[in-house]
Amino acid sequence: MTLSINDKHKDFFDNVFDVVRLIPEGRVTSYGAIARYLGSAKSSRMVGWAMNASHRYPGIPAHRVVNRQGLLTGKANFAHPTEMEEKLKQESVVVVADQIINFKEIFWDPNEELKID
DNA sequence: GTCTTGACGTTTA
DNA sequence: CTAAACGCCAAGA
Repeated sequence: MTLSINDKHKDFFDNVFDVVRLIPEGRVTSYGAIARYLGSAKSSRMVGWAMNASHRYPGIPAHRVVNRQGLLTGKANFAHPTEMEEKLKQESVVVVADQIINFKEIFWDPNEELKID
């Protein structure tokens, strides 16, 4: 097998990608929320690392994932530093100085929206 | 093999 | 209020 990125990880990373893909337009979530939903509440760092790898995959709105403060901490990791902010603005997300103003309003928590009942 | 760094978050001082 | 340490785990040097 000459696979490079697709066979190394496929548990945590793949789960992260799956959740991120489910984030509705105009909504955002946090690394910690995703980590918690996956059962690893303290592995929020890995979510961020997974997002870094997510650039190799299509259809993953990494711009909808921010930190707990609603701050666009990962904008520098995008192809263009302004890409994250611009994409959010296109979805009616109010961003000022890399900070989502209405973060609390548009926050999408997988633990609430995707809860298993 | 070890050590450092990191798209984070919580706790403690 | 701010600052620092810890936990967690993967990747790069």
